[in-house]
Amino acid sequence: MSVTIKDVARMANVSVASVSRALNGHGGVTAETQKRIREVAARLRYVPHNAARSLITRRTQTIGALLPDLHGAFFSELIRGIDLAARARGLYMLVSSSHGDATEAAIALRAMQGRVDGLLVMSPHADEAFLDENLPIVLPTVLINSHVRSDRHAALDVDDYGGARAMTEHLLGLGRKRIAFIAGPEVNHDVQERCRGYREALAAAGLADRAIVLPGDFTEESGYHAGKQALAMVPRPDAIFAANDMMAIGCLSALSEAKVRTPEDIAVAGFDDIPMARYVTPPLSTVRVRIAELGEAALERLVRMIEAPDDAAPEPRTVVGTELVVRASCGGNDAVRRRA
Amino acid sequence: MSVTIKDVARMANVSVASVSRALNGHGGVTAETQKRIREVAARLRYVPHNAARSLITRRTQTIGALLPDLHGAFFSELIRGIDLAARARGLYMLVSSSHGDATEAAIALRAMQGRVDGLLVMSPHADEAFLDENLPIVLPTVLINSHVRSDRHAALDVDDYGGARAMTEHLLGLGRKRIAFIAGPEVNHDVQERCRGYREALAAAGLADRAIVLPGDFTEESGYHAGKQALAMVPRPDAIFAANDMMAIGCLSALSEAKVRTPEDIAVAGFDDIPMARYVTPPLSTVRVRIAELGEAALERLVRMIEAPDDAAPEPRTVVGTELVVRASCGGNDAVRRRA
DNA sequence: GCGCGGAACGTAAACGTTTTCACACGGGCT
DNA sequence: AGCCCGTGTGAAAACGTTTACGTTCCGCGC
Repeated sequence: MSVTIKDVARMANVSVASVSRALNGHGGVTAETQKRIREVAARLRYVPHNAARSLITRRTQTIGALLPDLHGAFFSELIRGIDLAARARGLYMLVSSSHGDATEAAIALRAMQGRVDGLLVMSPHADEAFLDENLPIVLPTVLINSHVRSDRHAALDVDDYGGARAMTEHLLGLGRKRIAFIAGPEVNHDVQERCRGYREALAAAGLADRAIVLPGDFTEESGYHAGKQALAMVPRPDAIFAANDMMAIGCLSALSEAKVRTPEDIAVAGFDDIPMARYVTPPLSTVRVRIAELGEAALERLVRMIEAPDDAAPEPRTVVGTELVVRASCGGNDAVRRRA
Repeated sequence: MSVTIKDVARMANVSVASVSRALNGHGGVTAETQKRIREVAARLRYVPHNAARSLITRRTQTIGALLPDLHGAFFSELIRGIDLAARARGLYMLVSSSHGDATEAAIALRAMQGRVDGLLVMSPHADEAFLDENLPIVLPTVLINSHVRSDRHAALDVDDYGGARAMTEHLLGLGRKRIAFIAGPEVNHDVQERCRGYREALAAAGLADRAIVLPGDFTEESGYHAGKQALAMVPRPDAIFAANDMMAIGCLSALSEAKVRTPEDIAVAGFDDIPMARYVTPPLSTVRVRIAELGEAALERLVRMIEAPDDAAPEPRTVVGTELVVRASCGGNDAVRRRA
């Protein structure tokens, strides 16, 4: 059995209350006894039992992160951003991921109960009904990249629309007229926004009827297939904008296989700026999502909610910006353009 | 305030004991009352308070992961492997990373106290003294890729030595005679083992005095510089084996910049098999570390320790295998060879 | 000299569970 | 009929903290 506050109290000839006060620096203890208690505690290697502590303080110094998956660069970065910000505030992070269905997500949510001070939720299953059903009203929660449009919950999104629109406009600015878009999983909220950005940029250029949307599912293979499809079209597109980098990379393979030159014949662009994007040939133009920043922002928002529980005026839904990263694959001059 | 077990008991006209029994399925409750209690609990959206529960059960259903950093593909994969295995057992994961020094690591360790059933530790600060000082003896712990050679703690390592040796032997088998090795940070345990594998493979081929070790620090730039250095040597190496993929990629840039052909003039190989390795030109031969598997194995080992606390015979230190991934950059035929 | 206030410390309640123990009850056995 | 045992239930202790509330003691002002 582990050493408890009582052991320390006994060894130091004081009551448990004094030990608690001394160790937490709450005052009401002589400097002398405080010192003695501290020494005894150190000697006994006393470490307070956090479960007991948070049972009574109702604080856990921990935030929960509910994620759909842990695969890939995106989540890795997101977690990193969250952890960075959490660490700066002395908070810990309880992560739960890979829940295939809503039931699993619900179980995970319950398991967080009484273990976290707040929740960061990024889950495809987190629709409004699900949240109402499984979320205790009292637990501060921030939704990340959710399609839920409720203002009962705080939410934080990536500016998918703006990024996609900027990239499309950039391609148009380079003189490309027939720009195809490779979409991702239909249910995906990000994809929808990216597609909207693409369409509206075309519309603004008076090319609304020129939109070409090819199916995809975020994998390299689907990008490859979409590339083949694009090559078979007449007239052939002169640019391909993929909803994520992996598909863009697959598309590049299809083009190089067909001896079609990039960017001379067909420009290619992606979305995300995964580390690999810089190393493929030609280096991939893309829209950089500042994912770590997203995680940090989400955590900071959550902390604000935790500290001011009854903030009457919830902050508006916020978006974190993107950057246009221009490399060789689209034929522009290399550049990074930060967007709000 | 949140709804507690007492509220459920009151509403269902039973004692809290019965509620506990009914909800945990411990028996000793009529099917009928059990049903009634369950209904009331559901209606009230009762969720047990985990801190209270684990205070008395002394189980948290959570394992802690102490990591040095969250950056890069390695940790992303590791976390993913851990999470996968944890999830399969209904365990949660409390992660703590980015502690710059031993003090921070110690604080993190204390914070885990009473919140986790076991610990996965992968930290440069985790030397033996540190562990003795900060680890309560009772807490099951598995060390990952640690240089600590104590058998007081369970440990799990990547077979850096075997992987490096296999790659070196492969290069030798392809007829390369002057193989240079780009090292990583000196303090790094993995690097030392990889270097040892390289040296011993050479020694076994009677080429012990042909070892060429260039400095590096795991970054792309350091690989680039090492590449330059190698090019300046006379006689020039006919193969370069980098201690990780990023350096190998930097090295590739240096070679292509100097119009040196890979693999014809100089073969190149890396270590890790990061996703990018497949996409650089030429595709990089490398040693694949099954990181997710490492995470899973570590967790499974930890679970075994938790379930059998006083296992007199601690299992021997285990290693997880590597795979030789042969791609174009070393001039062999594409292949993946799994090694124990 | 007496009361009063504050500082230092102790006692005990509280947090929300699980679990041990005791109790009541009914039915099958001798 | 009496006994015993199993089964369902409740009361209460326990887990390790924090903190509200007492108590003691000392110094100070009147």
